[in-house]
Amino acid sequence: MNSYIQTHQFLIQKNIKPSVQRTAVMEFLLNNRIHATVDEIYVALSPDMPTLSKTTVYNTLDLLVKKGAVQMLSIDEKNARYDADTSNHGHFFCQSCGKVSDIFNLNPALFEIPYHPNFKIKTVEISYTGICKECKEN
Amino acid sequence: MNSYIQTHQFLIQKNIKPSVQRTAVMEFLLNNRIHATVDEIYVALSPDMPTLSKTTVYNTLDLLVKKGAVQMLSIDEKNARYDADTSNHGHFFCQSCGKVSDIFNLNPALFEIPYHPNFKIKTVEISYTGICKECKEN
DNA sequence: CTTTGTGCAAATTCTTTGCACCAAA
DNA sequence: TTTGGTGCAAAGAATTTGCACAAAG
Repeated sequence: MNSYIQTHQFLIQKNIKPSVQRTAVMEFLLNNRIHATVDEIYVALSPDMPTLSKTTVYNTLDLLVKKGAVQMLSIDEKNARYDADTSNHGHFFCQSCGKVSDIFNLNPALFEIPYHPNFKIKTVEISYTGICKECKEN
Repeated sequence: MNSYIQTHQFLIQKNIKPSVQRTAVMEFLLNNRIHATVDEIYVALSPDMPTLSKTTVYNTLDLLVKKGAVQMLSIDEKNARYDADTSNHGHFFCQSCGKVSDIFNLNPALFEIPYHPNFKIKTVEISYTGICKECKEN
């Protein structure tokens, strides 16, 4: 588990001015690897930060993405999702329940950035969709 | 270029009842490999089909995806995009201009469906983001 | 002071839903 | 005549914007 003070340090390393709100959002993402949506983050933090606004969550996440502290996933067309794990791994989206899961141990070659004369490629996203075990069984 | 009648045949092969609207949407996607959004399709077809509604475009695209005639891309968080090319290729999203481009000739291994005990994986999407040549130069 | 961050409310955009009408089998 | 398809208007949900106030340097 990452503490508030550890997260604070982490933001400074990433060149992000650590406000209370920013630290709380980042800490939540570090400690909850659930590919949270904006709303999930807002709902989770609200009880302890009653004045927190969703606008600030949006602003903060935009900043964290721009600074490379978190990764935005577009796998779920309905909501943007955010992942504090920026290492090479893929994601699975269950079409039935909508849950997003990590897929680790994929061939590292999948994450190599291909050369293309017309594009300066910065990020790679590997997304799988289908049905998860729980949904299959029901 | 695919004609109306060719597209009509194509839908029948795919087990889709070909209405005028469905054929028009499919024909547009076959002939315009621009990863069109719902709105782009609607705006393009409206002049020739004044009574066409966006609801029908949505319904049709859902059906085409379900029948495997087109692929939905989630690379662009803002809008769903649709691609009539269902062969193995990746996509590039320019963060600056928002255009989506094809990336062909990728290693076929990228599109192999990995085995995972908890997931019945059906589709793979390989997405790259960055800046395109045009945007870089400006 | 001056700049930057936060938060409320309103606006915008994309997508879905309910329902009536139309068309095809 | 029954089923499925279409289209309008309204509703819903996610995100963005404008602006005033607060906080930090």
